[in-house]
Amino acid sequence: MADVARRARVSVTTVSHVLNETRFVAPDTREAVLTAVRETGYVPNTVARSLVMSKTDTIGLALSSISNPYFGELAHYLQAEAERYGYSILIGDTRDDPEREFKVARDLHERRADGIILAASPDPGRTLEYLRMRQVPVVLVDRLIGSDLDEVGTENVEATSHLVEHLASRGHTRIAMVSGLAGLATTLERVAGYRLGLERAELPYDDALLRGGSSDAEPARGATAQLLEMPDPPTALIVANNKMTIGAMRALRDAGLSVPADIALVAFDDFAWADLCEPRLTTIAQPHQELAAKALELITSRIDDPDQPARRIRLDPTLVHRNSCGC
Amino acid sequence: MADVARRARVSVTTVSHVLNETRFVAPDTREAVLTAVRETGYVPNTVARSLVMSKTDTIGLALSSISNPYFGELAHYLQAEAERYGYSILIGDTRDDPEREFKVARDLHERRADGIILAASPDPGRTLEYLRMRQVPVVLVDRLIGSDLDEVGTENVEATSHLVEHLASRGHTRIAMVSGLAGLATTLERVAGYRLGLERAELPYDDALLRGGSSDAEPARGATAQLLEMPDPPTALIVANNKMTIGAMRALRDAGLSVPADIALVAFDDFAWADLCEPRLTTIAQPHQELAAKALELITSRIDDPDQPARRIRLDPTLVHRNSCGC
DNA sequence: GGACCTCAGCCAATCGATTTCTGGGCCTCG
DNA sequence: CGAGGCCCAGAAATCGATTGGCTGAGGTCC
Repeated sequence: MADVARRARVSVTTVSHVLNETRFVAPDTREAVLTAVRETGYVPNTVARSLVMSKTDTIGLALSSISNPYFGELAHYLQAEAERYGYSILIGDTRDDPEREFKVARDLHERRADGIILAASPDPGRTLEYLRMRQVPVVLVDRLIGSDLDEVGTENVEATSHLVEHLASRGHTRIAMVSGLAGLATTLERVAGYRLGLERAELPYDDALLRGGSSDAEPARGATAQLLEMPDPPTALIVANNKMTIGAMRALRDAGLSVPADIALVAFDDFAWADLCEPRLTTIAQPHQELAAKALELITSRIDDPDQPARRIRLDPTLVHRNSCGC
Repeated sequence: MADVARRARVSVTTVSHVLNETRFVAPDTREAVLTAVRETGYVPNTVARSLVMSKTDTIGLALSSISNPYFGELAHYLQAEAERYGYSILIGDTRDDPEREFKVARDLHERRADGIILAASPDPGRTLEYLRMRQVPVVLVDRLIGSDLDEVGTENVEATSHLVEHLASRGHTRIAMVSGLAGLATTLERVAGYRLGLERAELPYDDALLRGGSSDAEPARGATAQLLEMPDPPTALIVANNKMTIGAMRALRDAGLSVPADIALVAFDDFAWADLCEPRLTTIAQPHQELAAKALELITSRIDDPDQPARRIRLDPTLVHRNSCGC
């Protein structure tokens, strides 16, 4: 910038004012500055700018791995929305591990992200404590813990309950579920919804029909296999996320079962290939784009006004009816 | 930091030296500083640090949308590898649009990313020119243009050629291809490989059997549908990326064709659901993790020594043999 | 002709670190 | 006893911007 100023025979002050249009500058001077900028190929240094403005126009994302299509999609929309507000995105991968989550959050804060969008791990206490102490603007996504923070996520309890009721109304009485990583807010809610649905359908809750799949394919495959080995196996299966669906389907295939003839299958998280599987999968689609839009609305407004009351937003997922549920 | 210094009754100099272990500090003083740090909950300001060190420990990613599983996976591994080197990741979405690509690159540079990993758009000239002028360390991934820049990507020509030869050896004479976005380096290479394979198998090249699918599902669906409507339709189909595979499969389904009985299908990009489709898809799997590892090796070494000669790395993809090819 | 404005642009402080230079206190040694 | 060395730590310059306050030139008004 000093270089530009010298070249245009003005002070850095003037250059700054021209570039930011923050004060009137005489047309001639202005032109001289602009020319000098062009000639030198000057690129503003955002780092210096951030230092004095004490804002980086950056939002940190602390999500579980973006190789998971759900989070990948979410990250994509978050990035797109952030861009609309003039923010860039710094990503961090928590791997759903509280320890890593803490490190990611700290790093994001050290880099002075203006705000952090966090999909909380199963045990986010320390991270949240850290962020709260430093008054970092935070919005929780996907996994909502009902704290005093802004939160936006999918409605899980009723959605899962409806699913169970629906299956029950189709005559199923042995409805199993492969649930996600223990402790995760979404896991708790979906399990709660599962039990609520059974209750409403006046079906007994059988502990053996609820198995943990750790939110990943292989564990889910094992869990599903065990369900199928029961003396009185389920006739319907709910899988609580996309990765576990892979495992579940493999287990079903290994057991030589056909869906939905032998067993009905419904899965959380819709994805592009869901209607190309055999059979076409009935899924619960989460509203990625809306979630992202709301998350950015919340974080930007929180950044602008840190003291406003917290907002909690729940968006309804959509049941995408295909063949695997047997309807 | 001034706060910490005051509290520990030392100068900021000393605090800095304690925190960075950059000079010996008497144990007592050291302890005092550390205590003060703990008491104040001090968090170093990386922005200020970056300003004086003129490095941000940040690497910019300019990729096509990470909602594409291929790039999502790649981004994931890039992030993981970056972390090993102590870098964080700033993401930008080019949407394969030269204009957006340029803006993303400029933004990344204005934020002073220490290096940029770029998956070039169909027409990356301006962007590359801009980055070259400013001497920004750059590594090209996936789409290699054979410039004087470091590059790492998958070997496409031979891989595609082998595929064609393989299909030919199984008796196919009408082998079609749905190719990606025009101009993309990967598209050009895969098409070249397609033609090379035909030549080697001594099959005639038929213009009508090569259709563009614009790297996306819907266009690919249309392209596939048109291929199927030919008087003398293909008996084998190669699809040049994951998203287009979705479209192609839909078109096949719409046409009531069964794979591989009526038509053999092979697709670029492996993904978790590929073996859950009906039939299980034969794919060409790209080595995400190795690509990412190499990309980071290149970019870090380029950052450390900007003047070294450029390196170009091609990694071989793996043919994942399942049922859709009819073997 | 002098008081007073307005206009356009410069000076210098500031953000929060890193790092070079400097210097005080205490030992040691000739 | 004085010079030279060590040990520690502080003062101040620096990175590249933003911005409040100031100033000099020129114009207006009475």
